[in-house]
Amino acid sequence: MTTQLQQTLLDWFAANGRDLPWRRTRDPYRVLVSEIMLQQTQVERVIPKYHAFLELFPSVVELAAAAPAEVIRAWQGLGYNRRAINLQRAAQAVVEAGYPADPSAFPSTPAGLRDLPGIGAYTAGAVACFAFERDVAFMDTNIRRVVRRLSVGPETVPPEPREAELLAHAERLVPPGQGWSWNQAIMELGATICTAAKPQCWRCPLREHCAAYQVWSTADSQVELLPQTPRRRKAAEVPFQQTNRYFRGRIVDALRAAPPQTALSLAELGPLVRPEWTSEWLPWLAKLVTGLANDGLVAWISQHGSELAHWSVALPE
DNA sequence: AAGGCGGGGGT
DNA sequence: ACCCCAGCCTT
Repeated sequence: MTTQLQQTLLDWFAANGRDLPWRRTRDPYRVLVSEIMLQQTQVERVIPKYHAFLELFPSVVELAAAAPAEVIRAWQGLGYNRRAINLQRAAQAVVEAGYPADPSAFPSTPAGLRDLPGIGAYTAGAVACFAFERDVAFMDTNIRRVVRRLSVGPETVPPEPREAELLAHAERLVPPGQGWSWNQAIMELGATICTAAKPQCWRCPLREHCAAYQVWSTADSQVELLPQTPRRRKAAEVPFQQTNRYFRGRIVDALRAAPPQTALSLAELGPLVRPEWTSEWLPWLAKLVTGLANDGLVAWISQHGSELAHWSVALPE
C-alpha cells in the first residue's frame, strides 16, 4: 500500500530523477564503489572518477588483487584517501569469503555490510537497498534534511530531534516493495530541491505534505523562508594550508606524481611538500609520514641509520 | 560527544 | 570568510 505522499514523490522521481551511472546497475561491487566515493563528495565530482576507477578495477576480484599504490592513485582528487584503503580491504574481505564463486559471500544485509571496513550505518543501508533492493531506511545528509522538514518542521524551530526519531520517521515513509525507488527519490529531492540553502519549495512535489512548508508559507513568517543558521561565534582557526590535513594531502600527492614504485627520501620529499623547506623540518615530516603509514596510505621503504634525511617512503605496493 | 580526515564548489 | 557535500573512525 502506498500513500498519496509516497506515490507523489515516486512519480516525481520517475519523471525528474537524474540518470546517474550507479542507478543503472545492481552489481553490488559497483554500488559499493559509488557509495564509498559519494561519502562527503558531490555527485558531479564522483561521476568521472567512478568510470575511471571501474575501468582500472572492473570487478571486486581485480580490486582485491591490485597494488594499494594503484588504488591510491585512482583516488586522486576525491579526498579522504583512507576511503581507498578501506574500499580495497572490503573487497579483499569479500573475495576471501568466497565471492564471486559463492554469491552469498557479498553481504546483502545492513548488519553484514556494516562489518566491512569503511562501511557505516548509512553505506550499509544504501548498499543493501541500492544493490540488493532491500526495503530499508537509512539517513544521509539529504534524507535527514528532507525528513526533518517534512515530518518535523523548519530547522529554525527547536528542539532539534534526535537521530533515532528522524530514522523512525524515515522508516515509516518507505513504501513496501519500492525501497530502491523511494530512497533514490528522497535523496534526489534533497539534492536538487530541498537543499540546505534556499530550498525551492515552489517546485517541490511534497510541499502540501510538508511541516516546514506549512510554517514557511504563512504570511507572518516569510522572514524564515531561508533557514538561518544560529551563527555561533567560532574561534579563529589555523589557515587550512598550515594544517596536518593539508600537508598529508601534499605528501600523498607528491608520491602519486612520482613514477610508480619510486621511493623518496625525506630530504627529497620535503621540498616537494613545502617550498620553504629546510632540514629543520625533518622531524615534523617524519611524524606526518608515520601517521600516513599507520593509515596504510604510504609505506616506509628504509629507516636505516639515525639520519632522518635518508629515511625513504613510497606508496604501498 | 568531539575531532580528524580532502578537496572542490558556492555564496 | 564562511558553508556545504550520498560519512566513518578513533578517542
